[in-house]
Parts: sequence; structure tokens; C-alpha cells
Amino acid sequence: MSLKYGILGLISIKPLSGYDLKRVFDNSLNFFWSAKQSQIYRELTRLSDEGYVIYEVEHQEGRPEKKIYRITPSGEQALKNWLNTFPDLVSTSGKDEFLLRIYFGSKISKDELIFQFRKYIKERESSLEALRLFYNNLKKTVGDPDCEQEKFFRLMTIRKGLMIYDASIKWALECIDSLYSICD
Amino acid sequence: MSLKYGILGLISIKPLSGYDLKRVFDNSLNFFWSAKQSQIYRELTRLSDEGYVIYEVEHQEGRPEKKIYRITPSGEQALKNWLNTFPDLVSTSGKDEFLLRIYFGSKISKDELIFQFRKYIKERESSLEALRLFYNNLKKTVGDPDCEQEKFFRLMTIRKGLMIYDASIKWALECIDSLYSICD
DNA sequence: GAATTCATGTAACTTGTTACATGATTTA
DNA sequence: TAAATCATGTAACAAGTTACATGAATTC
Repeated sequence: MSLKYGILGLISIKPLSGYDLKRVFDNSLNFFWSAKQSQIYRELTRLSDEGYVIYEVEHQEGRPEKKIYRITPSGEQALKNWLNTFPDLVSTSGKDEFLLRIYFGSKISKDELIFQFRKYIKERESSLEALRLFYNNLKKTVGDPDCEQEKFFRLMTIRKGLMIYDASIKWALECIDSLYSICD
Repeated sequence: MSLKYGILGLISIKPLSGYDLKRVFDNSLNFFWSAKQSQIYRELTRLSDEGYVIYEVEHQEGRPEKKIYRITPSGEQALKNWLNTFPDLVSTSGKDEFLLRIYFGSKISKDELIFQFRKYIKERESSLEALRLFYNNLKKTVGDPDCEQEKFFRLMTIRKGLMIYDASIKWALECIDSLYSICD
């Protein structure tokens, strides 16, 4: 249900094609939302059927045609309604495959466990570093003043990513320590 | 794909019925994994077809019959294989509906935003408090020594929950501050 | 007397994933 | 010459959600 509003929100900021949307998801929302390209196209035809979006075909030289989607007034309304409802945080608990494995840690050898924790830390550290770079670059860029608001909230979401990655790394380091300390 | 191994893992620790499984998911794994009851029963019949589990019917006085599932040797093997593979952290990015809304914060009134952040903090604080209680109770309990290992890893997963909730609250408090400071 | 707990499941639906198809252009 | 980029989509499948059905026993 949320992908619908994710798309609606993005094209409300700026009209986009399905292809563009995929790139925005991958580049800017990937750490808290994702969508496959086939899913985006399916959702766009649905939104179009519902009258929440309309598109215009843009012809390009030496490139395939583009369908540029823009939001309609009823789409704006639906988006606004959604934005003013508070999500159910409990039922939408994120799934964590790594934690699921750790839950069954007693069935994994200690060496393998430590190996996996180290790998986890490495990956999280590189994600953290990449996000930090992204954050600093976005902060520096001086776009047109109309986008200052959007930039402000994008930075806000990224800060959460930074804090979560940071906490995850701290947790994993602590886990390695406690694995060593129960050494027997 | 992971629910399969979640179920396999749980019944490898202790034989359980579908009903039992649902309760374990809700009580012990809910902050990093969840499953609907209909999904669990579907998965159990699939696991049974694959030969990874078998069940025995347990008759009870004045209660419906139970199917107690236990893991088979080939199930154990499949579980072990899964436990020794490292999950793809990038593609499995958790979805965060609250963050999705905040991304579109420029379309929400400042008052509504602050209201939502406060609500977010309240909910996370009560989740944190509940988890903390759960953690302390589990730590205190003196079960049979065979379960010490399982307890150790359960506590480990809960600590991540505590740290993530804590970081989320800190982030939200920071967000409210920065919303006030851009006051205009 | 109504709701909840225990215990099983089915059916219909939505969401997410994987894989394929087309076809020109550009980069390695 | 092979691969990647641009841009659209379809088909089949897996995973997750919602709603319903049964029926005894217990709790409110």
C-alpha cells in the first residue's frame, strides 16, 4: 500500500517516468524503501487507472520514448490524506535476516559466528561511509531555493540511516566481545 | 525464503505445533521477524512435503488435537546450510513507513510533523520499556542448563532491539529540535 | 450471554521477486 | 564485439495479508 504513496509523493515533487522513479528509489530511498522495476510499472498503470496520475509521452532523439507521469488533484488529495495518518509501527516491524540467524546462534560454530559478525561490521561500515559521503555532498550542494525544504527532509531521513548503521556496528562489536568473554 | 528457516530453527530447538510457533514469533521474534498464522500453516505443510519436518498428532482432553512438528535429519542439514550463509544486507533493506512520510515532510504542516514525531517517540519509548523488561526478566530466569546457550543468543538479539529503539528516539528528538530551530 | 483461548485450516487477494522480451545507442 | 544505458513492459511465481470457517472450553 505504501509503494503507491511513495510513487505519488515522488512525482508530486517533480514529474517522472517509471525509469526515473526506479533510479530515485535506488539512489535516495534505498536504505528505507525499495521497489523492483516491474513493480513500479504495475503500480503506475494502477495509479493511472485510479486517476491519481496522468502521463504525457515525450519523444527523444535516438532514445526510446518516455512516459512522464504527473500527479492529478485527486492524487494530491490521496497523498495528503496518507501523509496525515500515523503508520502502525508495531505491525510494520522490519525483518532482519541477520538477527534471525543470530537467534539460532547456538547451532553455529563460534568461529563461524565471529566471522559473520566481522563481515557484518565491514559491510555496515562501508554503507555508513557511503551514506556519510552522500549526506555531506547533498548538504554542500546549493540548488535552487525552492528545493531547500525537500533537501532539509532528505537530510533528516539520512541522519536516521547514519544513526541506525552506527548503532548496528556498536552492537556487533559488543557481540564479538561477549562471544570472546564466554570463551570455554 | 527466510520464514522457512525461522520455523525450521524454532522447531529444531523444541518440537512445536503451528499454534505454538505463532506465539513464539509474536512473543520472542516480533521485533525482527513476524508471520501470520495462515502463513505458518502453509509453510508447515510445505516443509512437511519437502521432508524437512514430520509431525505427530497429540490428543488432548477437552482441547482440539495438536500436530507437534519436529525436524528431520535433512531438515537439520538444510538449516545448517542456511545458518552458514551470510545474508544480503543491501537488498534486504528494511522498509520504514514513517521515514517514507518524513521524506515528504515538505508537504506536511509543521504542527502535524511535530505531532507525529512526538507520537513516534512515545510509541518507541513504550516499546523500549517493554523490551527492557523482557530482557531483564529473561536474564533473571534460571532455566535448565541446556538452555543457557539459547538464552545467551536471545539476549543478544534483544540488545540490538534496545539499541535500535534508543537510536530511533534520539533521532526523533533531534528532528523536533531542528524543526523548531528553522522556525520562520 | 459474549468474548477469548485453543487449534486447525482454506480462499482470495496484494505485494514483492525473478526472468524474459524489445531495440537503438553508447561505452569498455 | 560484448556489455551497459535508456525505456518500456509481460508472465509466472513466492511471500505476505485479510477474512472466513469449525467447535469445544473457559473467562468476563
